[in-house]
Amino acid sequence: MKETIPENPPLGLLLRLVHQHWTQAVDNALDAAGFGDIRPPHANVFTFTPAEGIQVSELTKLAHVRKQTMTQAVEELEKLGYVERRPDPNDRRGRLVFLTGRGKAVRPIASATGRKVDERWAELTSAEEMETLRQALRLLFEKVRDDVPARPASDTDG
Amino acid sequence: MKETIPENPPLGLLLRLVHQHWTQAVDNALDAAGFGDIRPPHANVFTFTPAEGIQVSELTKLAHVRKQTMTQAVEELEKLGYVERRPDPNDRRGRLVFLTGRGKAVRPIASATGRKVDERWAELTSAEEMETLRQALRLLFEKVRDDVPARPASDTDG
DNA sequence: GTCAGATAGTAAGGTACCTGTCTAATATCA
DNA sequence: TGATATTAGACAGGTACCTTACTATCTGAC
Repeated sequence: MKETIPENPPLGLLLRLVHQHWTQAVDNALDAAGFGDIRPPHANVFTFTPAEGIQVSELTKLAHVRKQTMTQAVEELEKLGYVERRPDPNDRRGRLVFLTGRGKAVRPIASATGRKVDERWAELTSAEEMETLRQALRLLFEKVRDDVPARPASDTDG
Repeated sequence: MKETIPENPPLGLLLRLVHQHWTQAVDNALDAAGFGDIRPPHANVFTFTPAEGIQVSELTKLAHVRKQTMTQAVEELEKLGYVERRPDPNDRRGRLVFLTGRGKAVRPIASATGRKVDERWAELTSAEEMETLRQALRLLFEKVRDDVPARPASDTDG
């Protein structure tokens, strides 16, 4: 069945459907590149981990996910041999995440999948159309994030 | 911490953040209306259930979620006393979902929360801006949904 | 009339997020 | 310097989606 959508769909439905497609497209791109063991949440780690290492807490801020989500992504990549964690010499509470040799080899592909999906979608519509969408989403997010707190801040969390 | 986003964020990040805000805003609106026991996925049931009853399969097509997701929403609303299920007289495989008296009383509020969030967001930006976004998402979805199947169709599922 | 294939619903299980609470280590400042 | 607040990370648990696999029933082609 073709996923027909009503004439004037609730915004939430559109956001959900497009976001689902995006996630799936990234997953497909990773598979196509031969990295079936890397899933979308892992891509953030490749994108944001610098050579000097980085704490999980920092990664959560860059990727805008919660600590447990990022911790899990890092743990999985550690098991797969793409990253390793070592104590932070400057902060005994923390551990630094580093890419392994294998991780460094994968990084250009893994961190580029998001961009590739963007490019493919620009082919299907147009670069202008994608830019319009991106700007509309950015503007909306800037405006609404300060409205009656959308997600009440946790006490203990970022 | 203010959720600052990079200058040129991946589209997936924007989609996720805005969608999360939307869901949370609907949840807040339901709470504010005094229906803390109704959560966003339930709203679809109120929106799409007609007086003559409807099968869960039909609801899944209207709301664009999978059978189990909708089944769960209906089961929860049944426990809460908002809907009831009766055998479909025309199809012994199926059961029809009906709103109870209580469900009918709630419907106008529950099914309107999505629209209310849309309106609030239009106040925060502008009606034109929201329409631009909606059209951009619609256009994109129409174009990409036929590209290399985003979610390979299941054998057994709609 | 029978039988292949579609469809309604159920069940079991997975993913990517989220929350709250807790411990250890660090930073602050009266 | 000692009380207090903050931060890093671990752990337990929840939500809203998803998939695959199964049974019962219906439908349409022969």
